Amino acid sequence: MKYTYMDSPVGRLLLAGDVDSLGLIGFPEGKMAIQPKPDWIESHKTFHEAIRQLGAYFARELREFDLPLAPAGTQFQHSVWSRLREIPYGETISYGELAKRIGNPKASRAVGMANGRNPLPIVVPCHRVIGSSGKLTGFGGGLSTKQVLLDLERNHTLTEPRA
Amino acid sequence: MKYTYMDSPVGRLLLAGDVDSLGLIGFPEGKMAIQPKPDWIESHKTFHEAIRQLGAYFARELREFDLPLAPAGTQFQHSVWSRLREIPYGETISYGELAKRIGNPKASRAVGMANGRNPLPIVVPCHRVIGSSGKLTGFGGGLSTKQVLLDLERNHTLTEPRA
DNA sequence: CCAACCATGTCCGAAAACGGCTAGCCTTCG
DNA sequence: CGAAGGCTAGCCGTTTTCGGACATGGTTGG
Repeated sequence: MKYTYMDSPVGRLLLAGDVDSLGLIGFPEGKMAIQPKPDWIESHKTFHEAIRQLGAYFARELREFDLPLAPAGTQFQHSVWSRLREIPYGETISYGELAKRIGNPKASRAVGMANGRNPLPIVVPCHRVIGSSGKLTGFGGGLSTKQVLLDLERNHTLTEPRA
Repeated sequence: MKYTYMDSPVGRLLLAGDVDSLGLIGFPEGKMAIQPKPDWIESHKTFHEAIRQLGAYFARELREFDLPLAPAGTQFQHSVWSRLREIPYGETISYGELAKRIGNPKASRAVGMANGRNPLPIVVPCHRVIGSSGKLTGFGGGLSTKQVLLDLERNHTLTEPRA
């Protein structure tokens, strides 16, 4: 398991993964801080491409990530995360709607939980899911971060609606 | 066989032994009450030094006993009691861990039994052994007594950590 | 010699608690 | 009226907790 750090508008990010696929993006600061395990080894260049794309995303020059991902989770979680990636840039849906899309309409709450366990925030856009009432309800890196990401994408859409 | 009594924070104690070595410490009150046999003879001054050290222990002025001991038991029991005395003041280990230390990893339960037969509680610190889950499981003088002893030692450690 | 004690520890399955929810119902306030 | 906010009762996968069933080894009593 290799890891490195990168800076971003939403604070320092921890990237980690095996071989050539990304397995974890974490917020090392704040309440739900995630730290690298002692046996992980630092390797900046392994994540060169990931860092490039994340940088471009924050610079509003990239709307869809194209990276090898390897998140670890249960079958249910994988189905959720998989559908997550199909939510278009700048759009938001509710937990209930996402539950419908995975063919389990009543599992909105379980979807929320799976969302919370998303190991790859930002790249797997769990921030695009909000409460059915339109309220932001939770985010690993803090609600403010979630808001920043949504604003980022919303403004982008307004600024260059046809890209 | 000579004997005498002394008072302590955990109730009256019965001390008994041969010649000049301590062979038994008992709690004459409570559930598992131990009484002197009819043919024993009372002798206070025989246990002068033992009483002094026990008093110092309860006063938190002594952490390790230095007394001639003569507990009676099987070979296995002796090996257990011997290891017991190597547990540092203020520390606790599990029955399983103690079993490992005597080179018989799977004999945790037998260790518990040997522990229960310890003729010299307090001086041979059987109270420093607890369940692997961290729960206090048993003590001849009552669980509350075991708790008092552990608190005594724990507080001592906190108060004068470098003695 | 055998069987029955225990101041244990580990494992496994069942049950309950826990969330990044939500639709329905009621109250309140404009 | 109508809309917004509060409260409640279901709903679902995951995690944690709890309880009971073994395995285990020395001692004791027949």
